[in-house]
Amino acid sequence: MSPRRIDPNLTNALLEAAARLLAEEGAAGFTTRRLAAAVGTSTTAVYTHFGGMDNLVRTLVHKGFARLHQRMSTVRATADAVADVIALGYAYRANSLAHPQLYQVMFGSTALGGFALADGDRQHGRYTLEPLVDAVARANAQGRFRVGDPLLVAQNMWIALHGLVSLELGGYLIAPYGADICFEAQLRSLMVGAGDDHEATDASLARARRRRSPRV
Amino acid sequence: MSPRRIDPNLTNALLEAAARLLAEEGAAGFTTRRLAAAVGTSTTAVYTHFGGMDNLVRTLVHKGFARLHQRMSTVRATADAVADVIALGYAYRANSLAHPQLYQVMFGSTALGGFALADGDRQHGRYTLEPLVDAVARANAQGRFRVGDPLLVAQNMWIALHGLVSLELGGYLIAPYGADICFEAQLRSLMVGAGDDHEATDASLARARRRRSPRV
DNA sequence: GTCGATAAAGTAACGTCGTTACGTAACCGC
DNA sequence: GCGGTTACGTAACGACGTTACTTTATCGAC
Repeated sequence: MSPRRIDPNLTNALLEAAARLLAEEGAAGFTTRRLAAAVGTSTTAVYTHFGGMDNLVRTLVHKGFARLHQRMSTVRATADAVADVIALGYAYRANSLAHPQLYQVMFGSTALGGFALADGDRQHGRYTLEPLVDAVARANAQGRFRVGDPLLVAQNMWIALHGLVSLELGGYLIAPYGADICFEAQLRSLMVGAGDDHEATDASLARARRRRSPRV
Repeated sequence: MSPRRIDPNLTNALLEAAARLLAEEGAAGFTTRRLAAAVGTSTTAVYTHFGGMDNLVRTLVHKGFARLHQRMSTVRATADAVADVIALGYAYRANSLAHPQLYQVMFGSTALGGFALADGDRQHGRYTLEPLVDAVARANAQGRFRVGDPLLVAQNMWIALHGLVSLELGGYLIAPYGADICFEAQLRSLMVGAGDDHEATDASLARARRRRSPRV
């Protein structure tokens, strides 16, 4: 009376193939059959390992949030908290552009294989804000920002960043004001809107730009 | 040698049923077969009238942009250009919330029946900005804003608004800082970020709120 | 008013999709 | 090694978008 066990290698292979399939083929080519063919198994494996295509996608989304959180956490706190906020903005956009298809699934933009975000999934987006909330609070303490609740301000910055990335991925931001220009202008507006003055913002922006990780 | 002509009534019936189907059932229930059943015809009618499901959706998207443009154009220019900008923000959000499913299709969030936005479709989003660009330019002339190019600033406001509406429709903005609170806070930040001072922004915000159309 | 050409609209099929009942065979505890 | 449990493969089902093929409605020429 001892059952056969699930093969963890197959679970990982499915996840990796799914991530690759989504990144390379997009949501259109993301089908159960193609996924099974890619790992050399049958479509039923998706059900024994994940209980359905939507749960597999849910796992991908959770991993995406974890990676975003990790990427944001690599931004170290410095003496210039506004530069930290800007650096977090750079990190957010860089991570999104590195995984555009997954980003659109994570934020409800793209429906993927009947996958619909549950309330619990959306909450994963919230702890990602922690580093940003912290940086905003420090900028407040340093007298650069003049805001009430750092959480509210951080959330609004996130909203604006998401708007930019979302429209950039959708191809809506074109010449003469492409995504790069809009992004820089938006960062400036966000800092000034939070209470910083123009000169200090420009200095912090230059400082944050120097910190940017060289790889895109 | 005289052919049979297309029935315009059927074309309109398809469009209206498609809009209703999308609004009521969402993208999941939006299928060729259900659409045909709703208007009491067969699925081939979609092909003779539109050449495919994607072109029908494209027509819906174009109508959505036209309606958004019209809605934005109803915001009249007043002596308080900042209040006009805020009123345009209200109008944008109100229109989006009135047609949430269509909004997500218009801005590339939701893939609908194999429909993919073409470059030309995305350009429809640009002339929608015209009233906003005008209001920003007037706020600049009134000394309320201190911005370079009104188009760039208007575009950034649009980006932030889209981020808010997008996350609101996705259900990401919840207590304690729900969509309403974030929206107000974001409007303030945008005005201040564009050069206005806090007191003047609050006055314009109150003025714009009074102008809001009573219906949601 | 009748007829014929032309195309709109209906029928039915094809291939693909997600999902699932069923059969098989691999695994672990004894 | 044996037996029970279950992962996995096979094959099917219903629904999807799309399309050859058929039918039928329509309008101009006479």
